[in-house]
Amino acid sequence: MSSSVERKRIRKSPEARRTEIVDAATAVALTEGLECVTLRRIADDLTVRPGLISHYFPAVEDLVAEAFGSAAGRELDLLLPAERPDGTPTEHLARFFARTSGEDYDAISRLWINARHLSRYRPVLRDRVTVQEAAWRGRLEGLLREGVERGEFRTQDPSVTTIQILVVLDGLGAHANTGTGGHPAAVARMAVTTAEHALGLASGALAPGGPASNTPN
Amino acid sequence: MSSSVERKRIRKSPEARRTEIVDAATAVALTEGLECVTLRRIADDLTVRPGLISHYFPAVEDLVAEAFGSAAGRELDLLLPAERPDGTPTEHLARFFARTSGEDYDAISRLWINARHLSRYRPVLRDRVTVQEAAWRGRLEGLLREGVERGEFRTQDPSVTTIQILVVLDGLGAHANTGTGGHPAAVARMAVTTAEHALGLASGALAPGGPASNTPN
DNA sequence: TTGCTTATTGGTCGCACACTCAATAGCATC
DNA sequence: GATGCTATTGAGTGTGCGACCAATAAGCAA
Repeated sequence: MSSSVERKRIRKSPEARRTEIVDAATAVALTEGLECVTLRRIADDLTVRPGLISHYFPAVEDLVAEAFGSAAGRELDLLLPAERPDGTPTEHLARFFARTSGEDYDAISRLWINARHLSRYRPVLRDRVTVQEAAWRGRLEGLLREGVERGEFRTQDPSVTTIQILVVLDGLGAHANTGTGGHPAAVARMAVTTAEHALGLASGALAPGGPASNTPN
Repeated sequence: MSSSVERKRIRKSPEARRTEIVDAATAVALTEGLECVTLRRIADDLTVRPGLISHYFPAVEDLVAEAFGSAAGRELDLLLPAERPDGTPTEHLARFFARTSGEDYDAISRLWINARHLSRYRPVLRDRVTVQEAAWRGRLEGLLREGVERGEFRTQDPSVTTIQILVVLDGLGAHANTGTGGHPAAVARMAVTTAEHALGLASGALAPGGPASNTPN
């Protein structure tokens, strides 16, 4: 029973090791926050020496940015898949709101707050945040435009409507770290209400249960 | 010309020194962020030894929370004075939006993002944030209720409307650290629009220039 | 003027961080 | 099985942080 203080080295291909590092960093970023993405923390997670992390990311800031980009990008793919083989724009948008209203989404809200704040001090991260904001905006705007084309949505300016929806979502997410309980229903449904109103939809058209559960106000 | 490495001690009353420290911390929090409120930083600003700050705030976290509370409280007094000797609720609300839309307000948006994020790790700060959120909500709700009483505003639930307005404001402020340029007008005016809609006011009633500058959409 | 209270100092400790670099040892290739 | 490339280690540097505490002196009161 050699109490292994000395571990056998495991030598991996740069690509494999790199993605391994980024994945670990992404997990830490999501669960504990971007400031916990440190050389030692990630190295410990991978049972590896800190120097190795430095080898792949000479500046930690780059790894932090990568972790954020990875997490945000992955979530966006869940929320609004690039390919939408089945389902109408209305259905996709309803699913989008269902997910952004779920409790699991709190972790993502926290991540965005985290990233937006840290952007103040870390230029590389700031750039990544800007990129992701554009990606989220673009993906949602694409969905809205398709809905307009198909005659499901009605809005003068899809790009403005997109931002309006995202602003409300950001506002609702702002309290992810401090919010004691939930908001009143009328507040929790703000994003959906805003979208329905801006897209000329009937009240309840984007609600979780579908148009059936039309609870006015 | 004694290059004073050794400074003469200046002994102040605990109250005076304490407020001096809090004021310095508040200034740092507003300009550089809450994580820059450190023993050494504040001590340097006051040309005093770090130990002295520790003497008044044995745990730095308390000073950080105090700095946030001080900054947020002061801003709230500017936005929505507790005493409103003159002016109608409509006028006060219009002024509120004028200020929250101004560029100076970016520093406050940054502070809120900062505090909400840091709340994740610092319980004392989290409590302070909760207190301030309640204060802001309370003050705005008071104004809305008065407007309703006077027949200027019309809303079923002033407390819900209050939160809705604040959510939009938070959403707009979320990008204070990353926002490249300004939003399109329809987005920038979202808070005002939301309020006008929720309070049964004519479009433009709360706009910066007053009801005259009624620019539809 | 003397004495006393206590605000203030100076120094120190331990910790966590990013970053650097020569030495080491997997492992693919021959 | 030997060889060479390079992924990985180990050890160390310097910085900034919060916290702690005995010694000092400012300024008030007697």
